[in-house]
Amino acid sequence: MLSDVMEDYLKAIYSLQMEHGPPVSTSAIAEYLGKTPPTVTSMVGKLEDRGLLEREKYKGVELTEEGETVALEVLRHHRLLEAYLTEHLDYSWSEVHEEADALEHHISEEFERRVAAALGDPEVDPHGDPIPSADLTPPNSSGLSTLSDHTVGDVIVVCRVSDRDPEELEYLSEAGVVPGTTIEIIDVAPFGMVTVRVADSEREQSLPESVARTIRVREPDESCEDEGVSTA
Amino acid sequence: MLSDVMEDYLKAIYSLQMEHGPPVSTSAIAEYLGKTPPTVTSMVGKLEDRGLLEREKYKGVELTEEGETVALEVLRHHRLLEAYLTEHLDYSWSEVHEEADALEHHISEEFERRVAAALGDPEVDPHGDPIPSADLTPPNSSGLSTLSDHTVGDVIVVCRVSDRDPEELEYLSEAGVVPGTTIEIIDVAPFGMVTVRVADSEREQSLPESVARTIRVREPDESCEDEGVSTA
DNA sequence: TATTTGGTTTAGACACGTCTAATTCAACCT
DNA sequence: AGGTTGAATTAGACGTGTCTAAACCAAATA
Repeated sequence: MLSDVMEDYLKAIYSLQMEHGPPVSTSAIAEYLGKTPPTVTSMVGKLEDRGLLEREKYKGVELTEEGETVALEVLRHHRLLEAYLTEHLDYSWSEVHEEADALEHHISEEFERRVAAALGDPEVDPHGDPIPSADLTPPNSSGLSTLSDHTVGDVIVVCRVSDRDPEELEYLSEAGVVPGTTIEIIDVAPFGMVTVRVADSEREQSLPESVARTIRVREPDESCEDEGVSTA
Repeated sequence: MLSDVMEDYLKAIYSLQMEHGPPVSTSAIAEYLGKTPPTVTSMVGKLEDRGLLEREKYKGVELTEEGETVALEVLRHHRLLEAYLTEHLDYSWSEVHEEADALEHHISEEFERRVAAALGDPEVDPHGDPIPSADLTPPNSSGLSTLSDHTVGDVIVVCRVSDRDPEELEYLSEAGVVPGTTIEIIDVAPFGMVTVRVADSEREQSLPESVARTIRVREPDESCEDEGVSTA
């Protein structure tokens, strides 16, 4: 049986692998999880012993297929919970992450099935992140561009935002920058600061490059799987 | 911050206190939680240090007000979850206990509020157990009699069954002995074996004394708070 | 090539929750 | 009252996950 902590490591490594590809460094994991590097080295050793990842000393780490499957299972739990909480328990977009983090390790397979059924087997969570399917095959990491790939005058639709930082999420939520909204890029200042106009509202919002980089967008005529669950 | 484990001890002690009153012995706690007595002694020491219970060496243990409040908080979580799972996620009566045990330590206050709201602030869970109110004042341990207090010919209504043993629960569920059903006592055999007829169905069921003792009942004309959430 | 530097790992410690084996206590029974 | 007995506690150990401090490696620099 894997501990909650091990599951957290696998999830973290999976995310980091998605973002920057393998190998994933000790310090990156430490940073992501708020642990010290020696702690990570030690844990990574145990995960390697269990065949959940491969490690090259002083280089980094890469999940095995088995490790990836575990990560996807946890991720599925997490995103189903996020979707359920917004759909059925009236949570707002920016509140769900913490709750899902706490619950994701403790739900049964039965619970997972029933929640998925209650939601009609959704494909994305409220932030637009794809929900791994029940068979835990790796979701195709869609070729969506990011907001910072675009330039002044572009009109695009938000598909997906990062759920990592609650404050950032709160800010985007306020700003109306949520999956499904159409935005126009008004200005790109030095250091990548992007100013956008949100369709329908007259409002303009400026976003630092660090945020713009995490917002996935599409052309207005394309479609990304789905548009995320609606929310208050 | 209290650990999950500590919460489990407090919940266990609370239950044992309800059943047999204080003081609660080391071995009773050990038995209830499936731990060894030395483990319990050690944990009980820590709980005492935190002011959650009072201990008299070689005698036993009794929760302080603070300890009881914690226990009630966990119990509230547990029973709200049980109610929610049967009401909104289609769980059956006998399946909810384990799931609630796993989740009860990990839900936020916010989650508790929203679940309670979604259920309309119920007063009992699907087994008929009273749900502690949000202010965590001790629920009045109602003066319900048990099935084994009654005798042949008595016609009574089931209010509450124990949720401790999944098999027992499954059996009672099959038998139709659930909160709200009216039963008539047909026979009381030696060793307290009780045979009852379930109203509406022609079926007769025999229950060992150990089970009969845990079933709370009322006279048909009285009312106990509520009758538990309906279920499949 | 030698050195510096920054990230990684090893070494060693600690808190937690658990166990088994040994001891101690208290209550009961001659 | 003295001895027996069963429960409770102490003693000591272990696994897990974490830390700090020290040693180490490898990549970039001079």
